[in-house]
Amino acid sequence: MRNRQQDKKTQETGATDEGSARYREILNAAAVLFAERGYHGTSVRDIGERVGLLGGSLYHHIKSKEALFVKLHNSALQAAGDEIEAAIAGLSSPWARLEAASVKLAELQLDPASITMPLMNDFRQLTPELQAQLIGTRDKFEAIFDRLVGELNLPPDIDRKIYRICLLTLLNSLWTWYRPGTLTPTEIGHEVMKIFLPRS
Amino acid sequence: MRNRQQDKKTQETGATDEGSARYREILNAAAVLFAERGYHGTSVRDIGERVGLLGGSLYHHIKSKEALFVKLHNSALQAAGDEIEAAIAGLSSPWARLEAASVKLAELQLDPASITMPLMNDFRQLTPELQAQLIGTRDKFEAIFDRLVGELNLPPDIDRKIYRICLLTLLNSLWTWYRPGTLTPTEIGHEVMKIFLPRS
DNA sequence: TTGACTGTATCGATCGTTTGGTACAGATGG
DNA sequence: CCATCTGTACCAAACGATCGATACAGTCAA
Repeated sequence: MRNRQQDKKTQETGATDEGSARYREILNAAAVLFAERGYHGTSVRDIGERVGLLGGSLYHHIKSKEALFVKLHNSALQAAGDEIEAAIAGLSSPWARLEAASVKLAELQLDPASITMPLMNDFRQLTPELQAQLIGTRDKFEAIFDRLVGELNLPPDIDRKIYRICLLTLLNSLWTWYRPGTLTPTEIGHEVMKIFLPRS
Repeated sequence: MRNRQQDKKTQETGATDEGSARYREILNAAAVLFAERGYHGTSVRDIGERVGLLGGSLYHHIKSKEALFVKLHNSALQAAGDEIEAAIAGLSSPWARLEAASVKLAELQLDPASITMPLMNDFRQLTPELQAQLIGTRDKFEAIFDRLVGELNLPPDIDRKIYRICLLTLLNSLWTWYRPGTLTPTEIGHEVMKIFLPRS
C-alpha cells in the first residue's frame, strides 16, 4: 500500500486548465471529430492523434470523454447565443431580427474555423445522464429563437412551436449537406429564410 | 454427386433467410435501436436481447452488423418510395402532390409500427464504405421529391434544390422531436407543409 | 528542485465475430 | 417402425481488437 494518505490529486476538481492553448487545441480537435463521426464513432485516441498526443496523455487535460463533450457542447452553444444576440441587437423589425439570427446561426454552423456545434440535433446516441447535462444549455439557446418567433406577426394558422423547431432543425442540419462552392454560408442562411419569410 | 450443378444457390448473396419471421423480428429490433441510439451506440448484443437471442446467435440470420444496417436502410427507403408514389398517384395539382407526398413521409417516419428509417440523415458516423452502399438507394428516393418540386410553380427567387433539401431534412428529422399527444403524424405533416406552401 | 506535461504500459470492459456443440424437426432408407 | 441423416436454430464460450481510463516514470522549463 503506497498511499496511506490520499495524495494531493491536484486536479480532483475536474476543472483542468480551463484556458490553456493545449486545452483549446483538444477542444477544437474533438469538435471536428465529433461532428464528423459522432460521439461513439470518435475515440479518445483519435482526438489525441489530432493534437499529437497519445490517448492516455489527454487525461492530463481532460477529466473524461464525456466531460469533454459536455464542455464542448455548452461553450459552443453559449458562444453562439452571444453572437446571435449581438447580431440582432440593433434591429427592431421582428422579421429582420429573426432573419439576422438565422443567418448568423447558419454562418456559425458552416464556418470551418469556429468550434462548430457537434450533434446539435440528434443526441439520441448519448446516454441519458449525458443528455441531462446538455438540455439546460440547449433550452436556453432555443429560448432565443422562441422569443424571436413570438415577436413575429405570423399567419394565425401556423403553429409557432413547430415553426420554431423546423427553423432550428434546418439551420442546425445545414452542415450535413452544405459544401462550399456556389453559395456562401451567409447566402445559404438567407436562402433558407426565404422559405420561412412571409410571401406574397 | 451431391452437386453436379451448383444447385439453386438460394442464398449465395450472403443474404440469409430473406423472409423468415425471425429475420423480420431482427430487422425491426435493429431499426428501433439504431434510431434510438445510432449505429455505433447499438451493439449486436443489444439487438439480440430485444429478440431473445444471444449476440452471437444473430449471425445465423445476418451476415454482419453492417449488412443488417444496409438491408434495413435500403428496404425501408424502397418501401417508403413505393408508398409515397402510391399516395400521389391520383393527384394532378403539383402542390397537392407535394403535400400528399410530404404527409405520407411524415406518417411513415412517425409510425412506430413501421420499420422506420434509421439515420436517414446523418450517416456521418458510418464508414465511407458503408455510406457508399447507401447513397444509391437514397438518391433514388430523393429523386421523387426532386421531381415533385420541379413540377411546382415556385417563386423565381427560391432555389429549388435548397427548397427540396430543406423539406426532406425536416420530414426526416420529425421523429427526433415529435411526441404523440396533441397532434397526429398526419397533422404534423400538414403543419410542416404550411411553411413550404405558397402563402397569401 | 519542483511541478507541469507527456510517454509507456496496462487495466477491465466491451466490441463484432467465430467456433464447437446441442436440441429438435423432418426427411430418408432399410 | 426404427435408425440414421440433414438442416435449422440456438447457446456457451471464446477470439482479437479496441474502448475509456489509470498508474507511473521520464522529461524539461522555471
